[in-house]
Amino acid sequence: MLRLSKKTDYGLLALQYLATDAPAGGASARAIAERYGIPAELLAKVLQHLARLGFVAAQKGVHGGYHLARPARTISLAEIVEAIDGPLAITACGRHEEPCEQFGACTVRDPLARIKDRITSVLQTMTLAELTDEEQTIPIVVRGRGEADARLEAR
Amino acid sequence: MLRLSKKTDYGLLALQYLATDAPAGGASARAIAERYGIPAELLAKVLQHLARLGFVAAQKGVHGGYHLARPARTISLAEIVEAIDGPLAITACGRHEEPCEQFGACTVRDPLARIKDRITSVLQTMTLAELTDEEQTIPIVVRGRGEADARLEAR
DNA sequence: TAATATAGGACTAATCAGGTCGGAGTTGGG
DNA sequence: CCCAACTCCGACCTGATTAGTCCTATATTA
Repeated sequence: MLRLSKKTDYGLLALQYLATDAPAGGASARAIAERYGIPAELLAKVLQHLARLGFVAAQKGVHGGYHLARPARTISLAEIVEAIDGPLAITACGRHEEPCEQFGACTVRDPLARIKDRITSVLQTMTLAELTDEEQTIPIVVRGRGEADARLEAR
Repeated sequence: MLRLSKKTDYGLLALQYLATDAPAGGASARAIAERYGIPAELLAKVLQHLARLGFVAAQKGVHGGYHLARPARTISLAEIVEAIDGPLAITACGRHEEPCEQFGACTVRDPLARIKDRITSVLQTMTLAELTDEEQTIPIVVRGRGEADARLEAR
């Protein structure tokens, strides 16, 4: 269904919280989890993973917790999604490796790759900082051919 | 991982084939499956589903098979994906139903909904007919703010 | 030293995609 | 007219992926 995993959802929530609402010293995984009503131990894992990859910095001990290790406006959603869910791909057959077995006859590979690129660029263009902004005035302009356009404009 | 299911892959292949390469009278599920080296019975199921939804028409019997029931240029990829994979949603919490339980505190819902809309519009803009076209000159123009843009342009 | 925090592995449970099986309808040859 | 081949049809099963839990180790502070 073209869905992000829940881990990614949780990761986005936590990062967005750390980027805006969190107290200066950061926040513990447990505190964030309680704030949003999500499983603490699962969020902890996600944050550990994000810490290993350099998105957040961890502080052990009694008043420890996590805080952002990079400015929110330098972190794209694509990075976050890839960090948690792995490299984002629309189709099962990854671009180069796994030559898709008998799919030498595959006639939709290239068009789908283009679709993937466009979706990727949507995610690359939005940063963690923008995730909170109310005023989202970014229009999407896509020029296509065929009758589907008319349907799109009619909405 | 933001992935389409294999069913959708198979469905796209089959529809694209029916739209362009198939003989006039249509083609059987088995024939298409052999053409692309995919499980015949699985593709059959996908085609059955597409038949119920009016994308293709089925003809039983000895020289039966499927043929497109609508012009290829009136079928958007979004329609196909939704038909097979279900309503496309980025997050687990569907827009209106399932108020996300304790996610009244969810601060990323609206931004993610916008992301979803953009991805949806990418899929809505491309039709089955365009899936085959070689000359794909559709540029994507997205204006954003913040430093992520610079990174994007640098590619 | 006791309490609290992250680190990280192993384990279980649930969900879903992928694949399979038998049945029902349609056509065409004998 | 009837049988056999071919096709669609719909329910079932299974295995992989995901979500979530548990336990232990390590570090830090009061």
